[in-house]
Order: sequence, then C-alpha cells, then structure tokens
Amino acid sequence: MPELPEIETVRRSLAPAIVGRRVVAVRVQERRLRGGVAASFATALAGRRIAEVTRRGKYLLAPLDDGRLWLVHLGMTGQLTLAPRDRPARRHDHIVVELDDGFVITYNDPRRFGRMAVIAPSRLVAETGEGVDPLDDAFSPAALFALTRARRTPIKALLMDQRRVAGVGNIYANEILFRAGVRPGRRAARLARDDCQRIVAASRAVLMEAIRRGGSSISDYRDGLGREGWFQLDHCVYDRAGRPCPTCRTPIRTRVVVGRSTFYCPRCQK
DNA sequence: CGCACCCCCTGCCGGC
DNA sequence: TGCCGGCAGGGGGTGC
Repeated sequence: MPELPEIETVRRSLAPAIVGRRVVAVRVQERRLRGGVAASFATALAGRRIAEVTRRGKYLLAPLDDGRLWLVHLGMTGQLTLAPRDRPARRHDHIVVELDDGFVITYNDPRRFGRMAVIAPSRLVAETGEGVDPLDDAFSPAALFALTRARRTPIKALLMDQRRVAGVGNIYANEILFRAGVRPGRRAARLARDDCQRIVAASRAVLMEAIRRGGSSISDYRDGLGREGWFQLDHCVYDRAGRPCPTCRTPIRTRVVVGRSTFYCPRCQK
C-alpha cells in the first residue's frame, strides 16, 4: 500500500508531535511481523528520546538519543498512528509505544507484512537497501539513464526495484510512466536519454503532488493522525482500466508486467 | 540476470 | 445467503 508519498505524509504528520518526546513504555502484542519483532525491541526503544523522524525509500526512521535507529516499514496494510492514551484497542494493534506526554503511537497491520526494529546506524543500508530516492538530486536523468543500460527488464520493474530506486511502488510507477509518456513494458535498455529525462521529471511531479494531496487512500491508508489522503482522485491510470485517458479519451488498458497489474494509455504512452 | 512461482497474511469483492 | 477463488499498495526466497 504505502509508497513514498504515503510514508512521507506519515512522517510529516508525526514528526512535529513526537520529536523530543521520550518513550515511557513499549507493548509488543504480536511479534509475527516480517522478520519477526526482536525480543530486544521493547527494551531498545523504552526510555529513549525521539531525536528526529526521517524517511528512506518506504522506510520510516526515527533516530534515538542513543544513536540507534527506530525503523518501521508499513508493508501493505500497516498504519502508524498517534492518539491519546485512552484510544480504544483495535483488532491488529500489534505494537503500542507510550510517550511521556500521554499520547501513544500504535502500529496496526492486518496482514503483518510490515517490519519493526531498532537497529544500529551501521546496519541502515543492509536493512533498507541502497536505492536512490527519486526526490533526491542524485536521481538525475543521467543517473537513471545509467541504471537502464544493459537491463532487459521493463522500465516499470526497474522503477519499482527498491535496490535501484527507493520508494516507488505499483501505483506511482504506473502514474509516473503515464505522465512521462512511456509504456511500462518498454525494456529499460531501449530508453533514450530523453525518455529518462521525462521519467525523472514525471517522478518528481507525481510524487510531490501526491505528497501535497496527502497520499493515496485506496482502502486503508491513513496518515500518522488517522487522516485519509486524496491523491487517488487524481490517478490518471492506476485501477482505471477501460476508463478514458484524461488526455486523449482512449480507454486505459491493463496487463500484467512482471507479476504486477499495470495500467497505461495505448495512445499517449510509447 | 530476469522472471515465474512460491511464501508470508487478512480482507474484500464478484461470481455462482 | 454463503462459499470460493482471485486479487490487493509490501518484500524475500528458490530454481530455471
């Protein structure tokens, strides 16, 4: 579910309220998240002050006052929300982090595909990968062009490969390629510099606009304060098979690319 | 290297 | 109405 814009929206919604707060208690009610929640997790987090809230690709990171990093990945259905301590418990509340101001951060995740850990900063790249963030200046047309060379994989798969580009998932890969006018199935190596330039520009435009709209709420995404996003109303192609292309009215087509549902305009995208 | 095919899970939707 | 298969924004592993 949550891709870069959703994670960034969660980060922005939580940061002002939790930076500087101290964790007074941690309750782990379900350890069976991805990779398992380590036995040491609660003790590593309890008593620590939250120094900052940052993001790396689809990972949320909270540097702590002892130099370690609280790392959260929301998987498909994870929600990390801040609420007063008396908030009623819900099904699938797995981790509850009490703060020193009477608020709690709750991690809820029906499918349990998310990840929750406290790690040493030296482990960051090993945990999150080294893909370039598409909002970073390092994601330049030249850098993308270099990534595409000698790659037979479809450009959409490359954009979604977190080891290369960090933060783009299925919704935004579809939207970015529509905006760039590039077919999702095009082999990466067959892209020209000009295509890469348009994909880089489209990535920035789509992701920043999605952040401005608070992310896409398809079914269960909410930000750190429980608010929905609205970018789903601006989707041009994702989940819009058969509906008219916003540019030329040609019906949007769907097919599977590397195992993922893919949507594109057969006329606008080459 | 690329990809099909497994796995991890719950929830929802459409067809019968 | 209920059951069943398919599918869903995530990632990881295996084997060809």
